[in-house]
Amino acid sequence: MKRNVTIKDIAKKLGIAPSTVSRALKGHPEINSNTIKRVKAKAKEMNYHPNLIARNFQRQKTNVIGVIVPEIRHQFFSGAISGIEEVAYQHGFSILVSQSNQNYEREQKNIDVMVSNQVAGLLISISETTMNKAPFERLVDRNVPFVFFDRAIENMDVGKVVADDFGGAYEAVEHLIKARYKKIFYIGGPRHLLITKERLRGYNAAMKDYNLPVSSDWIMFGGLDEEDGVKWFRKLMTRGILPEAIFAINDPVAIGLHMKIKQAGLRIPQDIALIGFSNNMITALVDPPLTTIEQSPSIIGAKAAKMLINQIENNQSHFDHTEVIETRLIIRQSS
Amino acid sequence: MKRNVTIKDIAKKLGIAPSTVSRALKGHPEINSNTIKRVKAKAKEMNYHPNLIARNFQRQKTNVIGVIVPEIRHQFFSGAISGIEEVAYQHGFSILVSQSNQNYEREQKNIDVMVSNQVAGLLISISETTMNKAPFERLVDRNVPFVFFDRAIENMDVGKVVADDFGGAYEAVEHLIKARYKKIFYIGGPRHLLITKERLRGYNAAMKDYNLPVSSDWIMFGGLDEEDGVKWFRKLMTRGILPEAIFAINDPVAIGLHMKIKQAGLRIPQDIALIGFSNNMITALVDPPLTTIEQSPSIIGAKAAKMLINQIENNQSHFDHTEVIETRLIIRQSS
DNA sequence: AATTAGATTGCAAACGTTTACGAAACTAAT
DNA sequence: ATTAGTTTCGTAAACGTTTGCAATCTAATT
Repeated sequence: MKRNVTIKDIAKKLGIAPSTVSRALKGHPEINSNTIKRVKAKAKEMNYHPNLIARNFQRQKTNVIGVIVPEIRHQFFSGAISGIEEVAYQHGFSILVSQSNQNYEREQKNIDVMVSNQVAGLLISISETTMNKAPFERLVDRNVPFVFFDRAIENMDVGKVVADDFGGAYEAVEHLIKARYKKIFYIGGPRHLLITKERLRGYNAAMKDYNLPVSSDWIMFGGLDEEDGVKWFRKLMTRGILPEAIFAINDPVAIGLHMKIKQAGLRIPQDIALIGFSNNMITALVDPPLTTIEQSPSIIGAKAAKMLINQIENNQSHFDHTEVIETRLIIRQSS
Repeated sequence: MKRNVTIKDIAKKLGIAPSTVSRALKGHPEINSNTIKRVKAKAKEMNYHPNLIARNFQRQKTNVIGVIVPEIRHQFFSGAISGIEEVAYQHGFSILVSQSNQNYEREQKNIDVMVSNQVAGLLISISETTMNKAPFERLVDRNVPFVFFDRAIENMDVGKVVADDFGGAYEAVEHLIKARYKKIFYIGGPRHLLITKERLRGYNAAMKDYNLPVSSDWIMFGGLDEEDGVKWFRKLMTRGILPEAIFAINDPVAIGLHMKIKQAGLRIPQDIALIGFSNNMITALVDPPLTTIEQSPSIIGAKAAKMLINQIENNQSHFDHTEVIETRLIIRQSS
């Protein structure tokens, strides 16, 4: 097994000390410019590559940022990861990526592995099932910088980058109201999720501002996937209370509803109007195209990465700052 | 700045040697089971976390796999990354992800950073602009295990996991032929890309096997994006030679064509039939839905990860083996 | 009581790099 | 020719962990 060439090897060949080589390689000012040249030439000749893990070990710090998401393949997250990678690259960081598959234990284990790997910081989007604040407080104690993006633990005074769920929801519902819908339902996600609560808050605020009554029957909580939309429509049908319009927690749920509504022979938006959340690609392509709310994943990712890198570079392991990324209502034919 | 607790700290507190602590922590058989208990208890009490970078440094090896893709956000690659992460996780590896944005220099720089980070191996899907074999041969020289997935350098005897481009293309064209189309065009990607060539080979083979003539006018090379499909249709119109059917290099190109064909007032599949490649989600949703070829991204990723891990664990830095993942023709209304 | 085998633990070096400190070599001024 | 100052380089320790080998201890055998 060939050994990699090290700084010592170069030093030996040149008859100088390893420390000189080390300094020369990074153009240290108090090394003779001639030796610098010789060293660099020799390094190239010998095909030297620095052993970053040795360097990081001695610095006790890496140039790696850990990224924790529920599921890599989901459009929002892959977009966010892309934005993160872009910013990280520009600042000389690499990214370590893992997915929790919405499993709390796995999420925590992944975080642990990353911290043990001495990542410079973490970007975390928590899983659906994560409610426990304690492990994140432990991260704060251990001085591991991190910022939440998209999905955050509530009531923690740390960095966060989130979409403007409240504003987006408000705008969507307002749009429905102005289109003369009155009986507007809110189909939310899991009760404890911040996005569920925030979007509900937006819904309620809009309804209230326009003096529209809201029945508690109109508000429901469930899952985040297409099948959940399907289930909800079935339940609505058996319950026999049909809305004039539905504001759904996200696009998959809206798409599930969309399919079922059409299958039931109802027209969108004449019988039931529909709005989703996220501007997944699919929403532009269904018939009729779905009105939805754009929240740019790569921008959220990029901003979160910037915030984290800022913390890292200023040695502030944490500071309480929430950045809210504006959403944009995209009006299509479903409303 | 709080220092992390180390093995030495535990040793000191317990009045034993660091080496004993190290061994105890991993349940070494020749350590008294009683000391093991004491050590483990103390470690938990002191909130000890192993410093993986120190361990990896001393082993001169990490449990990290580097993943290089052209663009993270593209559905195929995010799916592949997800499959990779899954397998990696099961084998105790983490993944370092970077994107080249189809830029050769950036790709190479990323590879370099990862190698310097002493990754255990690399999973590489090369960028569109990568044609140079040399840097990969250098990786072989340096004993860095890697396997290509999806997009590989040609004529290199290393591990590869690719979709069955030939078979998929053959099946697609055969399907068109059986549906009585004769004047079938092939709209390819960049000329040098392996997928372009392989799919063309499938096209030619099918045409030949069914004794259909092929004009060189019917075969064209270009880009991989939607806009390229758009451009091609314009060119076809100005050239005035219209196909009965088109087999496009991938879904985006097919979708571009799809849009333009409809805008031109032509009917799909009556006037022009159309087949794409990849089974992007969008293909199921356009009207009419697009016939396409499924190549499961997560399976390709997972297989590539398994192959790489196998190489890593057997200390075979390279072996020449190509795994071809079967494709599946998904027949929809566009053909 | 002396020897030995086996079980358990400690010593010390090593992995490649960085860096504080000091030594040497050179320059220029006296 | 001496000194002071400057430039350039070398020495050695450190980062946290693992591991080959030596050392100690226990208990069993002679």
